[in-house]
Amino acid sequence: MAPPQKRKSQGRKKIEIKLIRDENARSVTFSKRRVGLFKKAAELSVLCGAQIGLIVFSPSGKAYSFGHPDINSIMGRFSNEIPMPNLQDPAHNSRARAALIAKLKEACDQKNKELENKKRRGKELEASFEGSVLSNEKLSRLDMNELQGFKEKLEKLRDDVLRMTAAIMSDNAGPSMSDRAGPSRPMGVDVVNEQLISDQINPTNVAVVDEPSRVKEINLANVEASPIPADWLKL
Amino acid sequence: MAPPQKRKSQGRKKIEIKLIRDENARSVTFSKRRVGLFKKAAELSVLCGAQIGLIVFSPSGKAYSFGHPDINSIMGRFSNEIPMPNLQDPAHNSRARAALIAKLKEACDQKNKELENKKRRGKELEASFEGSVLSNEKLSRLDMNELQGFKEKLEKLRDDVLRMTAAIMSDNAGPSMSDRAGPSRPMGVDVVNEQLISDQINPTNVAVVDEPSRVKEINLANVEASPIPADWLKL
DNA sequence: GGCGCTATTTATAACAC
DNA sequence: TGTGTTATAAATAGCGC
Repeated sequence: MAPPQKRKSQGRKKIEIKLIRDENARSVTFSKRRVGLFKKAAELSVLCGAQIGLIVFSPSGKAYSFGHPDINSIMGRFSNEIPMPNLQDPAHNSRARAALIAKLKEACDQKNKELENKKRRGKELEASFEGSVLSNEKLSRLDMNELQGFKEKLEKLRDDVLRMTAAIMSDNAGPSMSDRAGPSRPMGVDVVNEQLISDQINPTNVAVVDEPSRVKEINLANVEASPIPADWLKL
Repeated sequence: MAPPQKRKSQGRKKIEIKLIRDENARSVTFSKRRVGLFKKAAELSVLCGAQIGLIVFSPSGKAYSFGHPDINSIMGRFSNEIPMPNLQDPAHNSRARAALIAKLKEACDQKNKELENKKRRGKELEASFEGSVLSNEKLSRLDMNELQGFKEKLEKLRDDVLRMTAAIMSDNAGPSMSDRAGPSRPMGVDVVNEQLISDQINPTNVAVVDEPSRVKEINLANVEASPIPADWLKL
């Protein structure tokens, strides 16, 4: 028997989720976990076709971001989430509306591009379908997937529109989407959801807007009743 | 020897990172991985004191977010380059806006219904496709047409929204032909974008806001045709 | 849509380059 | 900070309730 060779490492050990004191170890962990986090985000977006925006600032100030389809559109979409009613700020109403509308157009434009691409691809598919004999089960199924995704894209567009519409409506009802000035805290709105994580965290109740606006069937009632705290959008 | 008891599950299996076809499995995976992702994000922010912003839109349109210290500051810090079109802050014509919105809502509602039907039919098609051997050329082509029409419907929706948006825009940007008054002109605003939806409208030169932010062709011809209860929006 | 269970697959803490 | 290795902690796919 060969002598038990020395372990090169003790392997992974359990750690507490709290700020890592050792600065060096901290940056190492940051690097590794950052990669892992982005990977997870990417996987989720692919597996479920979800739109994701992720921004990470390293302790040293460097910024990393991930976005699907792209970070900006995600952020734009996020900012467009329905502002909850019960916020007063008539002064910003118009400007807010303008901002909202600008974003709406932006979103539409982008969706339009995506649609254009899909359309093209769809035609190509159709064409190749016309001109070839490879219309066997396999290919057909493939087309179905393409189209399914396409359909989902479109449904997303619809949802976006509904969302935006709702936003305009609630804007109409009172609130405003203030300008995107700084990370300042707006006015004395209820800070119900002032979710902070500070230095120790309880993953269970952390900054997780869990049941955000869901405007289906363009039911305006839902918009009003949406559980979003709204202050997180700095109105 | 006891007989090998039945495994309650085969345990985890490796999966490819690609859109999960089965809608049900997809949403299950989404839920699980979403939680995992947020947890990882929270851990990273705590372990390394990093600022993190994470936004996830579920395939069904729900939004979830996580932020440390808070999503707003992260976004604010990150999006200092996203310019906002600067529009004036005029008095707005709420009545006109209400009309537009009502119209918009109406359109969305209808489109929504149509889409719902399409969706249902799409599923039926998919189902029969899965379960039968008739996945032949004909059927595939049918799907294509279905979706093509579907897409056009949506593009129309989009255009409608653009139109409406433009209307609101001009309302916003200028002389909000105050309510039912007369051809009054609040201030010396550019009359180019003059437009109104209230009592009478001139479809030809209306709501053409084509500079501030490339709004395609606008035709408000049918915008004002809506009666709207005017109070369902509590203006 | 969430919760629990189990068998595996992944992610990684600790170390070394 | 990026890489690579090892042993172990976590996450999670497939299923059931």
